[in-house]
Parts: sequence; structure tokens; C-alpha cells
Amino acid sequence: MPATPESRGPGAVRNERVRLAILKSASELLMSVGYEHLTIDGIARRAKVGKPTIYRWWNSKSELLAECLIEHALLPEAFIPRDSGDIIADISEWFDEVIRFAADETNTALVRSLIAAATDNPEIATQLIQRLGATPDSLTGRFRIGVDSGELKPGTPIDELTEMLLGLVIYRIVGGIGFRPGESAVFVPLLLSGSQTLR
Amino acid sequence: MPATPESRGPGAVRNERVRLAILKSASELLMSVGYEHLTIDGIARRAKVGKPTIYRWWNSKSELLAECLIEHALLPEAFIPRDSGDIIADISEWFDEVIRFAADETNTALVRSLIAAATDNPEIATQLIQRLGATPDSLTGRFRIGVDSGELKPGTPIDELTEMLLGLVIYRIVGGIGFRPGESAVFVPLLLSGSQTLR
Amino acid sequence: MPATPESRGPGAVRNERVRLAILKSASELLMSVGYEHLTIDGIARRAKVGKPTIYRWWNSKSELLAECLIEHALLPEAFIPRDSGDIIADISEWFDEVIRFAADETNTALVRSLIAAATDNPEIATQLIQRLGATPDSLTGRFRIGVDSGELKPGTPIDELTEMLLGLVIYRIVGGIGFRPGESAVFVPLLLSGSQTLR
Amino acid sequence: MPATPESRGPGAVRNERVRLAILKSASELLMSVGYEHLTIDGIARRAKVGKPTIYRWWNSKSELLAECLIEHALLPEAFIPRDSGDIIADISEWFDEVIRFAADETNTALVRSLIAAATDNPEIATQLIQRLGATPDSLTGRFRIGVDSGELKPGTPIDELTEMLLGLVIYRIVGGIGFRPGESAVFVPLLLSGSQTLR
DNA sequence: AGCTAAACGAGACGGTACGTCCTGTCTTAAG
DNA sequence: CTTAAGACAGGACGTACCGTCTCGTTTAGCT
Repeated sequence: MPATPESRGPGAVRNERVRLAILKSASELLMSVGYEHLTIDGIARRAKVGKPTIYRWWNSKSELLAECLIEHALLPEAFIPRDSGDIIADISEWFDEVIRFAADETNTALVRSLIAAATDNPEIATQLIQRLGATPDSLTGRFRIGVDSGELKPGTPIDELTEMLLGLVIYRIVGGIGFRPGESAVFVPLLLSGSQTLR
Repeated sequence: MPATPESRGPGAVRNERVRLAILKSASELLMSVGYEHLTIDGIARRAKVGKPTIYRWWNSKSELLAECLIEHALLPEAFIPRDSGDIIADISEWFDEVIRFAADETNTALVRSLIAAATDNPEIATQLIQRLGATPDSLTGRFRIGVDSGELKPGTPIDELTEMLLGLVIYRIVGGIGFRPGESAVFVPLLLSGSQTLR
Repeated sequence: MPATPESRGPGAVRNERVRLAILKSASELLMSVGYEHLTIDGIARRAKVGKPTIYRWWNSKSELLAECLIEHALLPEAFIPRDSGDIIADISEWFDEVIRFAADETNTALVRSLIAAATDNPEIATQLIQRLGATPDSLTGRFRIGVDSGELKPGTPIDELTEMLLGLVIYRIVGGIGFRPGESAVFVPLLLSGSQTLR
Repeated sequence: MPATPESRGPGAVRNERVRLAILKSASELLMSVGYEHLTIDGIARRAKVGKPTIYRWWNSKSELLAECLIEHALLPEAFIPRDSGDIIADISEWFDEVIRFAADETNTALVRSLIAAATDNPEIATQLIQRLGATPDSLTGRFRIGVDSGELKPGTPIDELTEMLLGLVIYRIVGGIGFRPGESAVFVPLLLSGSQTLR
């Protein structure tokens, strides 16, 4: 059982270097072999760490991966829409960035792995969609701004818009469908047309 | 790959009873233990079949599951929208049916397992989304009818509408978010508002 | 169960070509892979024969090998001592021939395999020792002649002499010890000195 | 290959209890089912041990059996001739003891199994013949004493005498011939007559 | 010449064991 | 008390054979 950070007795303290080596190894292995073939043994070997050290701090592979996400060892950059005042343009730009990201097969394999992992750990699901855009300072936030500034009608269901957009991304990645450049021109107006105010 | 059915030389023929027993066992076990804990050994034991018999016909767990889907041993009923002439009502009804289905935790666990499986077998992805509604005689078809009958504007991006709707379903199931009854009243108009014709 | 030879009704008769192909394959495989790795599947494959055809006529691997020995498909030549009138010379010559045979590693491997097979089939043991020399027209026979002609004392235990000589050969082959050329000059006098008559 | 005992770094040390349980199980199973039906799975099950634990320390069934012999888990008692001053009597007594041992069908089955095993592992051959008598403190040794004390002629080929005697034993056991009580009276004088000194 | 039953090739099948890999727990020695 | 190393029980992996069982096809004797 891990000691609580505060009232610590004698003895060595948790070694941060070790913790980071484990997160790094886990991330690298996930990217190279995928979730199915990711093993604790492999992570321990690569991190030059004893297996029990991993089990001491994490209860499962997916818990470890969740921490990788939280620590930005995986998916280091998030996708944040600009605020130019033109919501269609900004969301389209966000979408194009996602398309560019997904054009790299390594990235889609990684996200697929994370979706598989999310399947048995809600924390990973949460982290993953936040990283893709479901946060107050990303997609959701931009929609909020749109409502507040009058670009979008009052009462526009912001969370639902976000969910449909991210759902689409996940759908395409799981389905192995890929994106065509320029698709933002189809999706974004389709989704927002009913919510825009007439100017 | 074994000989094609037509040009058969000598030798015993594939035993259909055995094939069905395996599909049945695989389906039942997937539902009861989930993809992570689904084992070939377990399937063989439950089907009272030798392990090599499974490997003779399928190369992997996921290939076997794909055939389960194709043979309707898994997700036996599909979701097919009605055509009442009112597309909002029909799609909402479809959505409500999905919500009812997802209200059962067993079902969401099953779909989650299938999404995990789809992660390393595109065939499963294809089958899964078809079963949920991405076919010409289901969601996609109903949108098509809507366009043909004039309910929806000409040029409405039918496939994209389908993808967003199914993406949303997958998003919610992966994320473990669940649905609230009546949500169709939010999503369906949101999605279709821009595509409807004025009457 | 094969029909009794007498009361045969209609129907195809046992195919001699097939029988010989099986014996040949079994012999060749035994020589190339050894008893441990000899498989019925392999024999059937090599003989281009169905497995049940083998099981129809033989109940076990070792039974099949026994027939290989009987049919001289294995160890085709036997070791037969000459009768020059000088028993020491003749038995030594026999021994030297055995040494020459055992100098070939393939042969010792084969005999080792046969000893292993003899371990669970007495028929193979019988055939093997007969082929090496335990028959009335081989080693045993030559000893008999020696007694009859007065070279050896009356009452000399012929079978026991044979057993010790063959036992030695088996001992050396099992033990992987091998023979040194000229060893007959040690063994044969050692064994026979007490049984010779004074001339 | 695990680290040499001296230069040990960290890590749990080999568990002796486990090692002995495996040797014991292997020995018992060999005696009860024979070499042909001896399985690693069975040994592991009976020893309540994981299969990989066996493979960690032994590369094959026969290597494991060799260690059983070395550790006296198999054939615990050796056959050691007395030294009464009368070599014929002593070797005959040794032989009678072997006959008594071979009268038990369990024992001959065991030795047959070991001969089969020796067939693909020279170490087993070595151990087996040592246990039967080919050591300086057993049969070979008694012959040596005979030479030194003048009972046997100087230059008597000691090793060859041993080989013929043990070869005979193996011959009989492989051939399933068995011994008749009192046979020592035939064999021992036959073998030694030419080597005895006249007193 | 036609019939029929056996033998045959091919190969599916239920099983058992293989030897490997991984899991999660444990033990040891070093710091 | 933490850590690296690694032994351990357990269990699933995917493969190789076993011996039995269908299949269709071929073949040889009998009618």
C-alpha cells in the first residue's frame, strides 16, 4: 500500500525518476505495439524496473495508461480552436487540424489503442475526449463563446454539439475510414447551420 | 484456406453443427465475460469442441467475432427506422429505441466489447456500424427517402448525417455516459434543422 | 476390422503397393528423425496415404516398425559369421563387421531408435536381436557348430554366450560409447577362453 | 541460464522445495505410467507447480530424468558387490541381487523406461549404468580388487567384463526375457573362467 | 457387364500435450 | 521502506499429433 504523501515515516521515498521511466516506456510501447500486445512485463523490461514496482503504484494496465494521458506522455498536444469571431471558420480550422493529425497512421493506431483501453477504464475515456476537445477551453469553450457573443442562438446545446463532433472523429477512427481533406466544409456547416443566428 | 465448396475432392465435409456451436459459445461468452476475458480455450470448452477445430476455420478471436456478427449470433436485432413520412419523428423513434437498448448495462458492455474488438479488426467495425444503422435499409436509407420525398433538401449529406448520429452513440457508449430518455428531442432537431425544407 | 482371408465377399483387396509405401516411409522417417519424432501423420503424408489406412492394418507405431524389420525394410542385411573352422577368427570377424556397422553414426542412431521401440514392443526386441545375430543360422548357430565340431566344450552355454555378446553391443550403442577397431581381439578371447577345448 | 550461485545480484533465489517436488513427481509418474506417457503437464500438475517453472530449469523431459537419477529419486539403492575374497561368489551374489530386483515387473518396466530415455540422452545412459554397477566402488571396483589381490590374472580387461555383465542385464530387460533364479551359476563362471588364476 | 463391398485419399473432429508468454504475487539483496 | 531482479502458480496461447469418424472415389471379385 503506497504511503500517503504527508505523514511519512522512515524509509526511502517514491522515486520520481522511476515513475517517469515507467510512464515513458508504457507510452512508447503502446505506440509501437498497440493495446492488445502491450504487456506489463514489456513495460518493466523497457523501463529497467521490477514488475512489482509497477503493481505497487498502479492496479492495471489501463490505470497506468490513464496516468500517461494525464501526464501528457501520450497525445502531448491538445486541439484548441482559435477565436477569430467567425465560429464556422474556427471550428473548421479545428477540424482540419484533426484531419491532419489523423492522416498519420501512427496517430490513428494510437487513438484506436486508447479507445480500446477506454473500453475498460472510464478514466481513459474521459482523458481521451478531453484531449480531443471536450473541455471548457477547447471545443466546448469555443461553442460557449459563440453563444455568449451571439454567433450562436441562445440555448444552443453546446455539449451535444461537442459530442457529435467528437463522436464523428471516433467513429471514423474506429471504422478505419479516414478523412478527406476539406471535409470540414461539409460537417461544420451541417452541424451548425441550425444554430447560427442570422446576421 | 480449405477447398471451395464446389470443387470438393474426397474428405469429410465441414460440420455445420460444430460451426454453430462455436459461434454460439463465442457470443455467449463475449456477453458474459467481455472481450478482455474471452479466451479460445473457454470457447472450445463451452462448445465441447477441440481448440484446433476453432483455429482450423478462424485465424483470430476477432475474426471469429466478426462471423458471429455476420451470422446474427450477436446483436440479433437491427435498428431500422420507420417511414411515417415525418422524418424527425422517425429518426427520433429510432434514437429512442437505441436509448432503450443502451439502458441495459449488458448491452452497453457488449457494444463496448465489440468496439474494443473493432479496434483490431475492421470487419468487426463494419459489421457493428451496419447493425447499428449504417445501411441502405436502415438509417442511411431513411435519410435517402427523406431526400427523395422532399422532406430533406436535395444535396443533403446523407452519409455524414448517419456518421454523426452513430458516432454520437459510440461516443456515449465508450465514454460510459449513457442516455437520458427524451434526448432524441435535442439531438435529432439539432442535426436535421439545417437540412429540412420549409413546408 | 479387416476381413478374414478365407471368407471374403466382394470388394477391393488389400493394396500391396500401399502397404510397401507405408513400410518404406516409416523406415525412412525413422532413420531421419528417430523414434521420438516419428509420427503416424508424417508417415501417412510421406506415403501419400490416408491415416486410417495405416490404422486399419497396424495398431501402433511399434507394430508397424516390427513389420518393417520383418520385411527387411530396416536393417536389410544381417550379420552372419563365417564357418572357417576357427571359431575365434570367425566370431572376431563377425564382431569386426558389427564395429564397422556401428562406426556409421546413422546406423547407431537407427539401432538406438529400435531399442527405444523395443522398449514397448517385445516383437521389435525379438526381431532386432535376431537381425544382430541371435538366430540358429547366425551367432547362435556358429556356436552350435563349434560345440558339434569339438571346437568348444560340450555343454557350453550357447545362448548365454550369444546374449553376452549382443548385450555388449546394445550396451555400447545405448551408452553412446562406440567401438575401437580391433576390440574383437579383447572381447572374443575373453568370452570364449573358458569354453575352448585344448588342442 | 540463471546467474551463477556466487555472483548473485538481487532477486529471489531458487526454491529447493519446489525442485524436490518436481523430481519426486517425475520419478513417481515415470514409475506409474512409463516414459511414453510421461508428460510435463502431468509432472507439473502432480507437483503443484507451474509448467514454466519446470522449463526454467530443465530443457527436456530426459534432462529432468537424468537429474532424478543423479539425486537418487529414481533407483535409490545401487548394487554393490561384497568383497569376501571369493570373486566368483561375490559377483554371483551381485548377480542374484540383480535377478531379485528384476523379478519385480515394476522394476523392469522402470529400467525399460530409463533405457528408452537413455536413447536420447547420454547423461541418462551414464547414470543408469553407473547405478547398475559400472563404477569404481561397484562391479568395476570389485574386479579391480580381484586383479590386485591376485584372484584374477594381471591384465584382465576389467571394463570389458563389466560391460558384458551389464550388457547382459540390459539385453534381458529390453528383450523382456527375465532371469531364472540361479542363473548366476552359469554366467559368472562362463565370464570369469578364462581370467581366474589357478590356485 | 453390373453390382457391391472393401480399400483408399483426404481431411474434419474431440482431445491431449507441447513449449512459450504473460499475469499478479512472492522473496531476496542492495540502497 | 523502496527498488531491481527474478522465482513462482496459474492459465491462455497457437501448434502438432493422436486415434476416430465421415466423405467420395477407385477397385476387384462375384453374380
